[in-house]
Formats: sequence, structure tokens, C-alpha cells
Amino acid sequence: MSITIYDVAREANVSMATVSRVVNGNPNVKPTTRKKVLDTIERLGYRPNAVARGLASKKTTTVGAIIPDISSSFFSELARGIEDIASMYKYNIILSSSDQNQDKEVHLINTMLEKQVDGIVFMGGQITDEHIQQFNSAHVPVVLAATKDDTKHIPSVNIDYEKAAYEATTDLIERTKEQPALITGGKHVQANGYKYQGYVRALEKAGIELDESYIFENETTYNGGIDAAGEMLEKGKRPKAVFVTTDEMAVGVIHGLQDANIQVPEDVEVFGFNNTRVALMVRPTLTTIVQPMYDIGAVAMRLLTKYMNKEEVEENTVILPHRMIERDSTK
Amino acid sequence: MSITIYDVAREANVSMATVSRVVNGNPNVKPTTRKKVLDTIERLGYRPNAVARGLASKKTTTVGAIIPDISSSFFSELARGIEDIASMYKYNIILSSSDQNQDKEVHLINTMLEKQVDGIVFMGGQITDEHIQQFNSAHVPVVLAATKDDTKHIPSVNIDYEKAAYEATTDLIERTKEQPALITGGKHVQANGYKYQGYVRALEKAGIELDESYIFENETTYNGGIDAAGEMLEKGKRPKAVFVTTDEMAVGVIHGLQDANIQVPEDVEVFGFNNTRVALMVRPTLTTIVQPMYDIGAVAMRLLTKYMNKEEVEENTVILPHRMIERDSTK
DNA sequence: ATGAAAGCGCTAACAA
DNA sequence: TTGTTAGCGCTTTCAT
Repeated sequence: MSITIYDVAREANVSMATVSRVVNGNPNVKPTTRKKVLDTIERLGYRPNAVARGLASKKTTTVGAIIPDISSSFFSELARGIEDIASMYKYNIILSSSDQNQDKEVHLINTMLEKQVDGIVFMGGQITDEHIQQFNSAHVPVVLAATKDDTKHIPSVNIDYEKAAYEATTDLIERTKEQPALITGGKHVQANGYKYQGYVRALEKAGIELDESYIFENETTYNGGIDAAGEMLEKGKRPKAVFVTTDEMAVGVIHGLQDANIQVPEDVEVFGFNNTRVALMVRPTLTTIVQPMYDIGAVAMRLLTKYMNKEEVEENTVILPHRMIERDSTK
Repeated sequence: MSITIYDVAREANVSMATVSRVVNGNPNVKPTTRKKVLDTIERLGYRPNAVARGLASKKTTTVGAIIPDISSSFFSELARGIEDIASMYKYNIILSSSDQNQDKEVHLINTMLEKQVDGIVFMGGQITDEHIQQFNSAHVPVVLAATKDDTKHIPSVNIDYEKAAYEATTDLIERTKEQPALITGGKHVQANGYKYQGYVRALEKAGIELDESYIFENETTYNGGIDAAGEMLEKGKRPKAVFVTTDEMAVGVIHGLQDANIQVPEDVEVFGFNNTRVALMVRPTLTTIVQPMYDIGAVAMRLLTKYMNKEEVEENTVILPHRMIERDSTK
């Protein structure tokens, strides 16, 4: 059927071991033999079988990546970061979307372990004890990307969400001298919890008493933003500013306001989060927090390669810097 | 080290074959033995090694997906379609971005074949003879998604780009009675070629002589759109309408025009292509052609499963329907 | 520098 | 219904 290492060995009058050596770049091969082998590989069109190699060597050079939704621009940029570094280190990626569904997550991790991935990059909303247990029972390293593990047992790469939210809220308060509304996704997503905390801390710091009726929860989508803005207006809330925990949602908020003839930023300032591509694709352009998604993915993958190579790692919880970009949706 | 099928067999007092049978759901196992085996699997925490299985069975239940750029929303939706169907059929996906670079593409295909994927879904700009040769020498089926093979040798799933572009252009002409500008990506991408043809055919049909100076080529990105709009205005071209071959670029065109104080659609109508999420995230909302990306991915993957199961396939070149959505960027 | 041979963990005849 | 056994294609000691 297919050409095997054995065929090459026979044709080249050497042993399988020698063929294996030249295929794997082992230097202990006489140049002339190497050439001979290389020639017959070429001639026969031999293609090494990575599955057999994986079985024999116990390394597959593939890593698993679990992501909430590959079609979300936020996560797909992260995925690209992972991928670029992975391919730099000659790894392939088995990519799966989990929709943040814990059963799916558990199942995916299991499948990937069955496939003998050399490591896993995990992105999700919430890390539970079950996750931690599964990660520990896996005999391969796991790194969390843009996903917090409060216990710090699992290596992870993030930005400081609390601080970023604090800064955004403070920025808004400095100009408006009042509580900005908060439009956010569900609290079950850990990052939202941190953002909420930062928001609250900013109010405290400014000596403003928290009014919970200025907090709106909705889906973290464009339509969720529109709906949240609608709900806010319906309830008669007219804050001078809104802090929205994702850009896509923030764009929805902007349009929801504009559709009600409210000017951004003149009447209401809007502050986003993540600096996804849409932040620039809206008028007024969106002031937001830059969460370097690509970098998070890249750094997480780089970290994973270190674990896979059993290199020493100084710090297993990395916090990447974020920054604020002031655009036209705030004054 | 790890628990193997052999350990389970020993502990359960059966043969490896029996364990293999229960793991694979083979019905030829007495219920009591099945239970006994299942219990000891549970007790030992046995996890089947898919690599060994793949070597023995010559099936890996993983397929390769080659995509130009996973961080583009266009392709990431496609990827999601592929993924959903793949997981429905218990396949995993090795996903890699090629940046439409032919060397990378060739290399990726090769790596995936080494990894013994059971099939490949390929997305790219241009199918060359080298691709076709490589696909033919692969011993696994390949399906193209949103990618044309003019020779029709390789199965593919697409929409009719030429017709869609014809319809969009005609729609514009009906209102403006003149040649709309065409803002497009590079001609080396086959789909752009088809769109160009549709554009030209619409002009012919309307009896309008083609003026090439109304055609602008740029990167198919938001900024590419802004730049193309700028170039158009700079050259003193003031068409009543513009047909743009991707939405993201079209949003750039809209903003480029608006930034020059040109009203959309009052002064210039803008027509996009693809109906990606951004089409709704711009004001005015974008009139566009709905290319069902998710469906293309899903259908392509479904088609691939048929080939992998050696099922009969009636038609290997499938054209999915598209449609036009009129929104506010046109009159 | 090269070869022989024993696995890696599993599936799939074939036998019983 | 169950067990035996021969691979799958490669890596990796251990010799030579």
C-alpha cells in the first residue's frame, strides 16, 4: 500500500534504523549513506507516518486547544496567537469549541488526552474543581489563556481585569463626576467578576455610593448591547457614561443609543473592553481597554512549549500589560 | 506508566480482544463480561490510546482543515461550521492558517498527511496544479470550501460568486443608471475573478460601457477599504454607487466616504459581500450578499464524511444558494 | 557508523 | 462468545 521506512531501507540497502536516523536528522550517519537514503526517499516518495512515530516515541507534536467559540473575533485572535507560536515550534493544533459548556469541555479534554496531545491550551469561562482534577490527572502540561484559575494551581496567561476595569471606570468618573452605568455579561464568567470588582473599587475610591440599578447584564454580543442599552433607557436611566465589558457589546450599546437619538459621546460616553477589530469599525470609534489577545495566545503557547520541554519556568501565572486607548466615544 | 488495554484484560480476567470489543461497542460480548470489563476500566481509570488505535486501524478520526486566517471573521465562521459537523461525526480537527501562502499550504497538507488525517477540508485563494497533484497523491479525500477549482477535479462547496456579483451590480445600476465603482481584493484570489466577471456582465447587460478607471484594487481589510475610498476620491471619481467585494472592506469604504463628508447612501450607495457580523455593526447598516459561511463549512465537512465513509456522492461540486439583503447603505 | 530486535498499545483476522 | 496472534510503522536500546 503505502511506502514505509522498511521499503526505503530495503531499496537503499541499509537498515530501518539508519533510515530513521536520517529522517530524524541524527548526525551519526555517514554523509554518503545519508545522501543515498535521502535519494531513495525522494525516489519512492516516502512520507513518514507520524502516528507510528507517535506510538513509538510517545510524542505527537500536537497540542490541544479548547476555546469557547472559534467564530468569535475575540477568541479567534487568541487562537491565531497560539497557532503562530505552535507552528514556530513545529506543533500542530487540535482546535475545538466548547461554547463554555462544562460537559463539552470535560469531554474535549478527554478526547484530546486520548489522542495523546503533548499539551493543552485551555480557554473557558470558569475553572471548577472538576477541571483542576482532570488537568492534574492528565499527564501533560496545561496552560490557561485569558482564563483565570483563582487557586493558581494551573499556569495561566491573563491581563489584570480588575485593574483594567478600575482604570476605565475611574477615567469615566473623572470627567462625569458620577457613577457610570455598567453593562456586562454574566457573572458566571470569571473575568466579568473581576471587572465588576474593579468597577466597584473605582466608585469607592471616588467616594460614590454604588447604585446597583445602573448595572445591566446581558449577552456579550452586539445584540446584547443593543438590548442592554434599550433596557437602560426604558428604565429611565440616563447616565453620562457607560462602561461596557466587551467591544462588540459596546458597539451595540452605541447603536442602541444612537437609534434613540442620543449622541455619543456628547450625551453619553461609552467605554469598551478588548480592542477587537470592531472598535475601529464604529463611528464614533470606540475608547477601550487593549487586551492583547494575540499576545495572550502566543505567550500561553510559548509557556506550554517550556513545560513540554521540561524547561524551568520562573513564574507560572503571567499577567500581561494592558492599556487604554482613548478614541472618539469618550470626551 | 499508563494503564493499557493489557492491564485491563489482566485485571478483568479476559483477553485484550474482549476489552477492545467492549471499548469499541462491539455487540458480541456477553452482558456480564461487558459489565465486568467496564467496571475494571472505571476502577483503573483506563483511557484508550488513540494513537495506537490509529496505527492498528489506519483511521485517526481526525481531519485537517487549512484556512487562510483563522482570525478573520469570515473564515472563523466557516471553521465553526466545519467543526460542528466534524464533532457531530466524532472527528477532531487539526486547524492551521496558511495566510494563502502557497508554500505554507503545501507544507501544511504534507504535515497533515503525515499525521494520517482521514480527510482534509481546504480553503485558499487559488488552486494550482501543484495543489491538485498533491491532493491526488494524498490517499484521503479532500473537499474545498469557499474555494474554487476551475477544473472541477476536486469536490468543493461554494456559492455562485459570478451570479451574486452580477445581481449586486445590477441592483445598483437599476437605481443609479450608471457604472458603479468596483472595490475589490487582488485578482489572484479566484473568487475576486468571478466577482469581477459578474460585475462586467451586469454592465454589459445594462448596455453600459466598462470604464476600468472605476475599478480599485486594495487589501480586503477595513483599512484597505478606507484607502480604496480615499484613492477613488483623490482621483476625482464620484460614482453614485460602489460595489465592494467584502463587508469588512465595505465598512472601510463607508467610513472613508463619511470621513470626507460624503453621505451614504444619499450621495453614494455601498454594497458589500458576505454578510459577516460587521455588516450589522455599521451605520448605515450594510446592504450585502449573504454568503452562508457557516453552511459552506458544514456542508463541506458533511461531504467529506461521505467520502471518508466511501458513500456514493451524487454531485461533487455543490453550489449553495446566496441571497441579497437590502439594508440602509443602499437606497 | 550501522544493524538487529524488542517494543509502543491497539485492531482484526482467525480459531476455538 | 471469547482468546490467540500477527501485525500497524516507527523509535530506541544494545550490539557490533
